[in-house]
Amino acid sequence: MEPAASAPLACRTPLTAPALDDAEAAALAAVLKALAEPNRIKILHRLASAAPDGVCVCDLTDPLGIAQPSVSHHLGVLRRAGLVQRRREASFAYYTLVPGALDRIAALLGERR
Amino acid sequence: MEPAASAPLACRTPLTAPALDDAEAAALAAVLKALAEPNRIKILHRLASAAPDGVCVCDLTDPLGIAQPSVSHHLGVLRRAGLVQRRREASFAYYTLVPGALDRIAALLGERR
DNA sequence: TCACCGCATCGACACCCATCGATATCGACG
DNA sequence: CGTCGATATCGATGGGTGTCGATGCGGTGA
Repeated sequence: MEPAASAPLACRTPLTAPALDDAEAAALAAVLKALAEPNRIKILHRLASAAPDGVCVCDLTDPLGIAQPSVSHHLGVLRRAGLVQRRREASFAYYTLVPGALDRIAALLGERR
Repeated sequence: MEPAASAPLACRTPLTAPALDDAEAAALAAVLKALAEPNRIKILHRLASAAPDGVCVCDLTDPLGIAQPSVSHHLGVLRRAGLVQRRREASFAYYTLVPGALDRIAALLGERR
């Protein structure tokens, strides 16, 4: 894959933009990958329409219909993606949305018009 | 998992919203899943900053650094997700963004504030 | 102090998916 | 009509991930 061939040539694109950085594409994909799961979308939706002091894990298990370890797993994914944050209190863990996180992603998507 | 236990009870959330429909969450997740891949993000970015008559597959293969079947695969995923459209001309295939598709997703994400 | 509860982690398992080479299809061109 | 070039599809393969039960950890309350 180095002899440079003879250039296929037939269709060509002006190629205005510099192709988008590898790391940038990977980073955006990583956040979107965290979003691209039905249960995680439900979690975010619930966090968005919940009290500002957050929701604890036990209140998510029943509505989602999955086991508690799975809920913890999804919350961990969302947290590592910077979409939610955890506040520990006693033996409980209250999760809240990271303010503006979803908006930043939405802006990135709409930006490329 | 049916004796209804005795209600764990300890933390409770007001629970304002009706939990977001299953099908709705799955649909949104499906579109986001199509987006959540570095090469597909690069493809969309290139399509966004390309001539309005579209880009053919051969012009995507080299910049992405993956084999042609893989490019076709990614384009198929994006097409089935309703994000891009194909225009066949001779033996070439010109891909373009579906107008407003990304904006609709961005709006859905920003909506849940 | 001890039993219980909320949550996270671990190990296993099943499934999905990105990638590739090989091959099929389809149109252009000689 | 046969060849070639551009795409799509197929089958195989390796890595990633959602799910669960079991277990560990820390804090509460009797």
